[in-house]
Amino acid sequence: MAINENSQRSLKKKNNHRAVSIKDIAKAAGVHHSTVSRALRDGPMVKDETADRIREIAKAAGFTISAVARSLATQKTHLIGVVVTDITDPFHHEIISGLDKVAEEKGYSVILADSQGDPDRERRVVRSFRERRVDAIVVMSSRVGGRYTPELAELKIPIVLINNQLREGFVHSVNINNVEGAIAAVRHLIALGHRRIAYIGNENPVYSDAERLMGYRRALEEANIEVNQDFIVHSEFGPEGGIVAVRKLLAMEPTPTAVFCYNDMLALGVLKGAQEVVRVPEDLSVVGFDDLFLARYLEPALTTVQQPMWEMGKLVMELTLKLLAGQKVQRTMSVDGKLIVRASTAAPSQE
Amino acid sequence: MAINENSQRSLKKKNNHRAVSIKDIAKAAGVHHSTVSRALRDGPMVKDETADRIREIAKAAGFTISAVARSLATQKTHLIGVVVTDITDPFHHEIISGLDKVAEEKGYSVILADSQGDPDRERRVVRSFRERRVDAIVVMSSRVGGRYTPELAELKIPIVLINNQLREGFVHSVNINNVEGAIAAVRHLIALGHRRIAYIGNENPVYSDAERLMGYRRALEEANIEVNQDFIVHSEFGPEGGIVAVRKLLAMEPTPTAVFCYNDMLALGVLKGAQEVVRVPEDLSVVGFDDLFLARYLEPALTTVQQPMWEMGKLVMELTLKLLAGQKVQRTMSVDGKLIVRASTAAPSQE
DNA sequence: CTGAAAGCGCTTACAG
DNA sequence: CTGAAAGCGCTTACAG
Repeated sequence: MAINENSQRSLKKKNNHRAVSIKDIAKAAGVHHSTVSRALRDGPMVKDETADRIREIAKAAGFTISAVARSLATQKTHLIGVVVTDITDPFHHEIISGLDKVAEEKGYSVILADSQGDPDRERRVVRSFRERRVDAIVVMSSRVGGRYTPELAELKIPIVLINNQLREGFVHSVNINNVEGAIAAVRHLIALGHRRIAYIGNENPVYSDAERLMGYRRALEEANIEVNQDFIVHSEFGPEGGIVAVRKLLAMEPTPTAVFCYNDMLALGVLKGAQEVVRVPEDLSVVGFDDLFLARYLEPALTTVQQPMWEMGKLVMELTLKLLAGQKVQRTMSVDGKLIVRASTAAPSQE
Repeated sequence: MAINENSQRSLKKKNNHRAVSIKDIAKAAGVHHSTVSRALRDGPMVKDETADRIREIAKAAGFTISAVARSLATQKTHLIGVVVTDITDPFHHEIISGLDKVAEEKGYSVILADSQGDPDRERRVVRSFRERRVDAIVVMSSRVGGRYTPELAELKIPIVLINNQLREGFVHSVNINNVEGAIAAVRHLIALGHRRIAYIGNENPVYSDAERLMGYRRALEEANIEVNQDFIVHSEFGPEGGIVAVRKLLAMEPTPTAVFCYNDMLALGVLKGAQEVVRVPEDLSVVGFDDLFLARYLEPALTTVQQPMWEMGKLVMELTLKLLAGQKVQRTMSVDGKLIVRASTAAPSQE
């Protein structure tokens, strides 16, 4: 006790702006600062007694070790850079949540940057991540082109992509199984009795769109339904695009009786646009992709292909940390979606 | 040219894991590393010629300055820690987007942590921010109690809160004007002819709920409508809570003809739950708060009080950077919401 | 088990 | 305009 109090007293406050350092603690404890360093990371052999004393003093002084100094010394920051094209897209949130949870548990922090789909900003983000010496980078974006590949390639730190169309050899990636998901969705519609089924895609040239479209085609083909090119429309990303697209489809003759959408955001607009003129699902069945949290609350509740987003986020971070630990992991993992049938799909009404 | 090539050549690669440093560049350029440091930050007087040469060499060598070393030397990290209670709550996204945009423009990075509403995790997050020596912390959460106030208080770095109920003296905050927003919402219902108006609140004991409830009361009082305590229900946060609450209300006798919800997430459930038994807005008008992006796409589109979230995010970051620049700013700022009338509200039907 | 030294990669007075 | 030195706050062989 007496010792402790003395120690605290001798810990004279430095000029405002200097946080208390390991050396201050060392002085107070009457040991070398390297000993303090050891004691604080419990690990390396330090006599229990000294270690305890040091820890007490440190605690009393409100000492928090400097991660920046440690990073400089160890050449590791325990920082994971995460690039998102648009943090406003609900698709990303659960993934980030999953990522962040695992990171936090393992003592890593996530540094987030929203590129807003702007290639210049993306460049700056990657540059900033480099300067900050992040240990690894996760890229989450279905929209971005391969444009900044070169910057990423130079980095020689682990890069992990989620549902990305960058599929070069140098990166690791986790992807949803788009083809199978789309097949499940369209088979469901066919099983309900639909023959005139449309696809509303993402006009951005992304693999995920091509793959979901491919699944759509396969499902139709296996049911011997001819693919009608007019029923394949691509529109601007987001709900507004869905509204525009469904209006176009409903103006056709004959009209489709069902539509499979690239994702839920599009389906959100489709539902809205369709219900201005017809009933869903009586006149038009609608299927989405993703299963955003809101899907179940829509009117009617949306049938969709669920992506296990939270799990994907966890998976990606686990994979990233394994890479950091030098473990070998497979370059590409794919996870399966799951069709969730709700109220937005039904048998076509007899005409 | 020749010089340049020679320089590059003399830049011998070090052992894999060491990035090229300012000293490597200095050696290649035949100058002291302090000169390189100056040249790279253009500012401090260096002969243009030398500066250019240094920059060329640095570029050719793929040099990126180490923010961690710089941080250690300058005692600034240009890192802003952002704590969110639940990154999955759509309310936060646009705010983060606004925050991030401003931060990025000013050379700051955002380090994000999701506390999941778990006080322990929140503690760890704050501790981690401390260790990383973030320059400032932004706390975004309407749910968290004052529990970690002490940790934050010790930090002696700027703390800025958004819509938070922590309203101690030591922090700065930006808040939506809850009372006025709620008054606008309820006045709108009254103007439509409603007299039996219910309030569905957030069961978590937060200021924002108390304030919106107060606005609700005031609006009723100014119209000489007696407040019916049965019409004030508090439920679990989120859409499910809204479903439960509206069922309860619709089982009353007489039933309310309109309901003002604490926020859009609750309203989302209310819309869903209500439409299982009555028509909206014919039998029940519904008003939300926030104007999440999805509000306009609901069926019927949701009347709600819009919070300028993106602007609030920007505002908060601007305020934070001002604090960092040592400028004086007011402790508290409040921004006004704006009633957006859509299809979920109408005059009560004659009974 | 502990100390002393060197090093991580920058910045910044201080001289010249 | 440039160099040399000291310092930021840690870690980690190397001795003892």
